[in-house]
Amino acid sequence: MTEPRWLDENQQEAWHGLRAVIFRAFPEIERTLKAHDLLVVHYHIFAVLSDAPDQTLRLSELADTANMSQSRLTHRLRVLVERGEVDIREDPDDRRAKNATLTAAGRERLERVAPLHVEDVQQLIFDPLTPEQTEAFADAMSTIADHLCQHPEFLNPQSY
Amino acid sequence: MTEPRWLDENQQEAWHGLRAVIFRAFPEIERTLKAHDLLVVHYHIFAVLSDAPDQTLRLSELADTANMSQSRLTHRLRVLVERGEVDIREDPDDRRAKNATLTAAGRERLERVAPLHVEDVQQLIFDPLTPEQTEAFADAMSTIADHLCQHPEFLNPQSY
DNA sequence: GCTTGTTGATTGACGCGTCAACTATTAAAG
DNA sequence: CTTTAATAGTTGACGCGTCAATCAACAAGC
Repeated sequence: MTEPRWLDENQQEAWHGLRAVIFRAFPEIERTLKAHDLLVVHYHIFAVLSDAPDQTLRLSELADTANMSQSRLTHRLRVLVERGEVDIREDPDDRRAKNATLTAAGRERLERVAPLHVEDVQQLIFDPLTPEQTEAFADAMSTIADHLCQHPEFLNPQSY
Repeated sequence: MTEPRWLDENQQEAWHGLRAVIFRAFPEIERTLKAHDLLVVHYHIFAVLSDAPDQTLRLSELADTANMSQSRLTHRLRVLVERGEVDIREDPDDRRAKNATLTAAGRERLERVAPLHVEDVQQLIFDPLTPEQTEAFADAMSTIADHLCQHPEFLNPQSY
């Protein structure tokens, strides 16, 4: 067995910071949304649907775009459908598939919480950064994200 | 009410990428550890203790350093203590406090899984980045992390 | 030396996410 | 055609994390 690829100093610093963001900032963001009866997952569902043509997306694409597993999507979607904030219809072309649509009520809720949510993100993530740092940060993150999305099997480990 | 501070293009890119990392890379990292009967939380407990003088830390400091709430620490520590990988002793100076120590068995387990863990981190996070990107990434992340750690109440929302 | 408040840690209930198993539909192989 | 595999989505059990409530020990105010 070959020598492990230990993290160098920069990598350690980055990894350490990333863990702080994940374990400190993210839960804080969740709390704000929970106070308005939403999970982050719900918010992402809203946000993705709201950007989709006709506010509609096939469930599997929705799950992928919102970075969650299909079963997680099914579970979380239940509440939103019950509340009438998302509509689900079977696809006429492929009878295995279903399409989710953001309803007017869903859009209203999104617009109501979005300002609070972005304010959290600004305060917790971006406020301490200079514009140059933000740009470099965006560059690195999107590079990593692109790389991750080339391995969609991560989201549904069932398949590998 | 004033206009929300919407995310600009760079911020959106960064935030989008960050979500991908949190929802794709992190669960994948957890899977590797779970295959060895550890949660990421457990691993962090090990890692932090292993860097502490005498491999020992007061529980509240351990929780803070490892970015978790005290109750979460208590819950996760149970298994490690049962397995004899962490030792807990009452502090003689302050009888409210307790100290956690990494045992030989705990250190062994850490050394066994550490190579697998860092390989995951390298593949999922750092492999696609150039050294310059990594440096900028580290800079941004540590700035954010420093800022977050100035608000320790985030970890224990009980207190505010 | 009481009272009040704060700090350190634990507990149990509850809700969420993961995983494996499952049904149904479509596509590919032979 | 029939068989087999792959795709789309759902379900329920189980384990983890959050939160509020709790207890014990120390600190401060008077």
